[in-house]
Amino acid sequence: MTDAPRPEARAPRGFVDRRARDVAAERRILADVCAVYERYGFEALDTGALEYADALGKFLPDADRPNEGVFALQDDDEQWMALRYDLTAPLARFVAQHWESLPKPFRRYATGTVWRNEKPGPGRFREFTQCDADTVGSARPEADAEIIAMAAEGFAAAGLPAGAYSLKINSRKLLNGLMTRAGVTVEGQKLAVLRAVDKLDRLGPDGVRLLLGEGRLDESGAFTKGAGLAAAAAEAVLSFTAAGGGSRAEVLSRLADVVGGSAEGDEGLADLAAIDMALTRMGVGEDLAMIEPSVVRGLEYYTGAVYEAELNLSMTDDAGQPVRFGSVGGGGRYDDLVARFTGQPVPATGFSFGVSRLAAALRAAGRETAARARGPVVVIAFDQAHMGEYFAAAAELRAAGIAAEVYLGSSGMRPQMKYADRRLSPAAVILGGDEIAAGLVTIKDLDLGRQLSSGVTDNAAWRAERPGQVQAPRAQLVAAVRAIVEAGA
RNA sequence: GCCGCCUUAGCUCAGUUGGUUAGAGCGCUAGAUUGUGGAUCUAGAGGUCCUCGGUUCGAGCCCGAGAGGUGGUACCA
Repeated sequence: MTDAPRPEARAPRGFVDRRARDVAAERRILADVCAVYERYGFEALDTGALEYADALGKFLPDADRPNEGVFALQDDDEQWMALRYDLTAPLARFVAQHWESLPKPFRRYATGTVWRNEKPGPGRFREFTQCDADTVGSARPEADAEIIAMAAEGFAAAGLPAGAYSLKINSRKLLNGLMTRAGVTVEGQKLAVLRAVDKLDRLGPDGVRLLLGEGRLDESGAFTKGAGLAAAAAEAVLSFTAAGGGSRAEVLSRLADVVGGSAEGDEGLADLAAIDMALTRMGVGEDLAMIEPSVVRGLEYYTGAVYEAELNLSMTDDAGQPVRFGSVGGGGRYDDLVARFTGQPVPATGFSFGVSRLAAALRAAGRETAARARGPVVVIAFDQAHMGEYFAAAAELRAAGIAAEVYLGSSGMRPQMKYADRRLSPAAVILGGDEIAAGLVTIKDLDLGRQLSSGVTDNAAWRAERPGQVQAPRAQLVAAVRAIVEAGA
């Protein structure tokens, strides 16, 4: 060894390691959600993890700093590339690139890892998995309704019980109509109003009122500058956000009183009415998908309907503190994204599942189906001279569809049993010299032993008893192991 | 980005007014038990006391700066 400083064994912040149990849970969610997407007639599309930065560029938070928000690197030819931060921007690029040859409307789904170079927080990572479905090339509100219905079905397929989640729908056009109504014309002020409206569920009407006016001082001591609206304008905004609750038709009727009459407001109302009709005919209930005027979503590219999925589960963390899960999915209509490449306006709408967050939510809610990852049957490496016997036994088990492995360490029998225990193995196969000479095999049922061990206090007795241990003719290895594995499954 | 708190073994943490070789519990590796998981006992491995600078005869401890972590907040395509 040299004197070079040893590296610290740690994952970069915001990146998590997942073990078998979590991997299995996420895979299952992905498979179930993708099956729903395919049933709705969406085709799979996979694109690379890197895109040229200019293909992502316009909607970065700050176009002057290409490394902010995304992980970027420079290629040999000095072009900037960046890891994708979502699956929508790559879709827009793909559609623009292959527009001539695609069936239109183009319906595609995609799953994959995305990366965001920002400060991680509770339930917020710099690398996570998304699962998207989008329809490109249809301006019909029914395209939005279909996406919403499919999202609702996707959550059910992932294992969320009815009532545990809801989809909240709004329209950017309504929000724009609201701006007209409240007399907000300056662009910066519009953004401030939208951000304030978006916080209704967390801060309540009073907190939003402060943000619409001068600003708000939060409990950490940080001050958020407000939108600077006059009192009357602020109340108009608040009456808009208060219009939620009840059936979709009821909310629409209330909203018509606030934003009806402005061109954009009327357009938004018509869109949402069409979505409501389609949802109703597809059997999506009022308690599952509702119109919620305070939903805003991101500020950059949405142009029409927006949707957000929220969890209604209440849960606590290890310390007993209530856990707040952010949205577990969302989407909306983005009619200008493809036009960046082609100059031609192409309407599009889509939804994205936050798979990692959904898996965490299911785990916290105790609804995880892949409760634990069982280990393989362990063939004990008893004697160097008989290694061939062990590999032959493992091969027989594998051929019969039973996960099996030969212990590959050099420890004695006791550590090997500990190893099998820790792997949650269903059984250990013991082929010592005695067994081989007698044409037998000893099989230890580890699940049964785990149960019996709780009643034993004396180690000598525990060892003498050899709980859960059976002998069988060597020729019946597979049948005997199968009986034990299936009993424990 | 802004505000607060924190940083000593793999984990959770002690560490006296600044004093010699920095500790505990858990975990890990093994032995007791020559072929058996739990419990018990025993032994062992494991440390740039976050980093740099300063004060001091002497710093894990005091001072300054920085880094990292964490919790809010901002932002969240």
